[in-house]
Amino acid sequence: MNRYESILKDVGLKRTDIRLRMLNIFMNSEIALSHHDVCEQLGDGYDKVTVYRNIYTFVNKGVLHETPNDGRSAKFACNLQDVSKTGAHAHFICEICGNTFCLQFRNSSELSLPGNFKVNHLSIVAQGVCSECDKNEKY
Amino acid sequence: MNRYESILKDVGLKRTDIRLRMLNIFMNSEIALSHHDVCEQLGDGYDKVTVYRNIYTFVNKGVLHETPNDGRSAKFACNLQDVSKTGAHAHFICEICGNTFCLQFRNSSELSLPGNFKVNHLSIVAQGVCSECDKNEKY
DNA sequence: GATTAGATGCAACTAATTTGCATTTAGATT
DNA sequence: AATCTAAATGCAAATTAGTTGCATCTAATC
Ligand SMILES: [Mn+2]
Ligand SMILES: [Mn+2]
Ligand SMILES: [Zn+2]
Ligand SMILES: [Zn+2]
Repeated sequence: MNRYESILKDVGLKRTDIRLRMLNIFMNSEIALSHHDVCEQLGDGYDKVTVYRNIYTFVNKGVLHETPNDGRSAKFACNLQDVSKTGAHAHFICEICGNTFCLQFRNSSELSLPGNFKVNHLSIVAQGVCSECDKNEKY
Repeated sequence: MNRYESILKDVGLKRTDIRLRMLNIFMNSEIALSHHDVCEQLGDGYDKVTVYRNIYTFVNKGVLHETPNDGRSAKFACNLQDVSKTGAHAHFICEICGNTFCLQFRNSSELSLPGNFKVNHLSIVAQGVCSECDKNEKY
């Protein structure tokens, strides 16, 4: 039983080809992926509705999380070992390529907000230029 | 010349009925509004495409800003006097009603991130329960 | 009042996501 | 190993969000 098979077993989901492939895609991506991105990487022969359903199944099971996003479509990324499981990590969105990165940076959850807001979860989103885009920028 | 008329004049946009109404709607809303929300408040007789175009016109002119959002559609809110103009303010998203609130809370822009990220802009998004939803919660 | 850049309205389009339902299959049970 | 069934998949169709093109209209300037 490989890494992906045991994730599926752990969260109580059936072992299917598309799920193994989706896990492989997400676990090897440095950036958060949209539904469209995943379909592209899967190639032909997989149903887009099944991909949607599995993304949300994974989110519900705590395998993936939805990231803050630029643009119009939702993006998702793996929940990594320690940091992401809690959800309490920062994100970086590149203003040039639009890629979203999960950062190994814990949000300090101490923040007193004005008003009667009960804060459960704090997220920090940084925007700027990723290293790849910084390299390619023209002067 | 009223408040809304002078905003339009200031940013160099023509005074039209739908724009005045849109400004009125945004300026009197405590929460960020989606295109759909705005259309609903406008009622019949206004074209949805014109609403889209005016939202983005206002964003470009610095009258509105797009907020981080839950869910699938973009949300927008007024740029308030001091704080929001810089963009450097925090947001609160209610996990129950889904409403997004702009907070009068400046983000500290001091944050050193791991990796080679050039940070231009930092945003803090808090999630939790808004006061309205807190009131109505069943125990 | 005439001019015109900018604004609006309508129709048609694309993209993103959801729903319903019939069929298939993984994994448990016998 | 054959049987069973809840869960998963695939296809089609619907819905929702946002965009584009173009003809018409009008606010602001002269
Ligand atoms: Mn993340
Ligand atoms: Mn805001
Ligand atoms: Zn980039
Ligand atoms: Zn709420």
